Amino acid sequence: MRQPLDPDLFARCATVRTPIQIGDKWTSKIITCLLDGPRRFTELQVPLRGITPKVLTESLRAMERDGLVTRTVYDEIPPRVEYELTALGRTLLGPMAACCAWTREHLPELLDARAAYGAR
Amino acid sequence: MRQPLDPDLFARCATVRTPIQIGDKWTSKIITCLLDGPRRFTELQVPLRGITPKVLTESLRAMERDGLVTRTVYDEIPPRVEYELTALGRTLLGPMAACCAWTREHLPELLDARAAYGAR
DNA sequence: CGGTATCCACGGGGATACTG
DNA sequence: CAGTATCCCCGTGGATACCG
Repeated sequence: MRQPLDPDLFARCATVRTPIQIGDKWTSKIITCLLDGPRRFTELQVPLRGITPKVLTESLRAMERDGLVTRTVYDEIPPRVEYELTALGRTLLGPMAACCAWTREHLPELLDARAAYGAR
Repeated sequence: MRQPLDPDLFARCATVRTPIQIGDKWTSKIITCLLDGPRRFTELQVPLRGITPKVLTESLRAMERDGLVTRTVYDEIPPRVEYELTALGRTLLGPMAACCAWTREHLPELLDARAAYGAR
């Protein structure tokens, strides 16, 4: 819950476009980051290697708008903002798991098909 | 198997961007069209209301490249080409069903969240 | 710390017209 | 019939810089 996010959390994720996509480019990774409890903006930036603040803000705002996360501002100095998964956000975990299972099981076939297609 | 595709096959599909996406904009619909057997190019265009030939070609080529469909050319006049789901293509039916189930179950909450967000 | 403000490159997707 | 060929628009996402 309170341990920092692994900077290499997504190091072993497939770089190729998987056929199943949850939300925008970053949505599923953000959800993964929030699994163990609320996280701060800069905390999220760590495993999301190189994401720019603008893009992270856009993704988080879209998720907030759709009711997937809540955004809580604590009136302190320095400022503190925490993002947390909602119940609705958690309902995406099932589809996400199904997506990962599909990828584990069938990505090799897809890559084989691509290689075969490219070899003509 | 051999009956024509319903022109209104997707009439009742949600127009809003659902959070879960299979392939590109048309992939899941094309897969649905191919469920009962091979279909021809112009046959696919009917339920895919208004899709331009260029875009349909792009989607089908991408699916062929990824091993989701086969493209069979019959050397006749007039030309005949048939697209058919592969075994790999059929493996996406599970995730697609999960996606539809999620939408049926949770889309109202998402729309409520959007409405509430918009009302501030 | 948690963002905005600009600017920009790229790719998906659509409109229209033409062809083997 | 089953596409190509062009042209174009727009949204996503990245780079960079600045701010309360």
